[in-house]
Amino acid sequence: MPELPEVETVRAGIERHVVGRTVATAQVFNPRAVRRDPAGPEGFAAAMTGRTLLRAERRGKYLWFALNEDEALLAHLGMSGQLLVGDAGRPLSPHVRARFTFADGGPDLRFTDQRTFGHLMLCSLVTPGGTTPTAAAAVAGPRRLVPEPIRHIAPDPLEGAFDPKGFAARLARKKTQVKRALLDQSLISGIGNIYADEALWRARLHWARPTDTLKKAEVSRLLDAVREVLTEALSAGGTSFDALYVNVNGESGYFDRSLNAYGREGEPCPRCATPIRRDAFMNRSSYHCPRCQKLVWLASPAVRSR
DNA sequence: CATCGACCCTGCGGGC
DNA sequence: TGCCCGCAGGGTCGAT
Repeated sequence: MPELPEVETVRAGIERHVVGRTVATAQVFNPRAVRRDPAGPEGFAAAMTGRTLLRAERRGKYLWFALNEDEALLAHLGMSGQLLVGDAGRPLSPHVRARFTFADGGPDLRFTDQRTFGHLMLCSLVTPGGTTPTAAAAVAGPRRLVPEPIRHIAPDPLEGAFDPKGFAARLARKKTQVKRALLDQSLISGIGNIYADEALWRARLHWARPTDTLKKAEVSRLLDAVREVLTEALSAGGTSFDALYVNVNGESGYFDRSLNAYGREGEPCPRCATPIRRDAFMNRSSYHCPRCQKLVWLASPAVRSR
């Protein structure tokens, strides 16, 4: 299930194998793959023909390839999407939703997606909106352009534009549980169910902890944990549970061997040996250690007086 | 405006 | 054996 580390692995693969090449033909085999593109399958294919992919960029779980100064090919892998580069003559597997061949006659690029939650679209590049520029962002220099459909997606914790103080301030104003907040891509992007559980385990926080009760030290512990989990997964090549996720060349990741909580119901917590517990959460699962990640906190005077 | 649940989709595996 | 159902899950949209 591609989260930030997996998507970054794909981005790096595209940068290496596809950037600088010019599209000779574009084919769409399943219209759902371009459902968010107003031009439709035929319009999308026609508009992609002759385009050169200039850069491979990423924010959170989104990828995009600049085509010029104000247009890009945007990609989201959803749950099962893959971007595969390989010999143009190899047979089409059943889940190939779109395919690009290149003018140099070299390897082609295929978007495969069993569960069809992913999509591709051609869109414009705009200055990111939604948030007031902070002093920290101003120091970071001119803001880079982002695809218009993902203006609302927050910077991810591994990019320079991410503002930890702003994140903490917004978190404190929310009336929700900390895991919901971690999965809110307009607050912080790139985190999915797996790395949310892993980061919470590392920070020793319960998934249901109300965000407005988190102390400053807990928020910074959580952010440190998020960065560590994502960085370690990235260096391992991303997580993979089955053949659904493979990198740009079809190579599986292997970080699942180092997961501490996710998917380990009943197994001993690596810290204290208490069996990991699975809770139902948002029509899915949440895994935590009932001993290391207790749902208790000391109320601040302000909270107590309410 | 903020929050939350339904829904989209397919394949797999458990239970009967 | 075969069917049904639950589960996996990111993002969008509509309801509250």
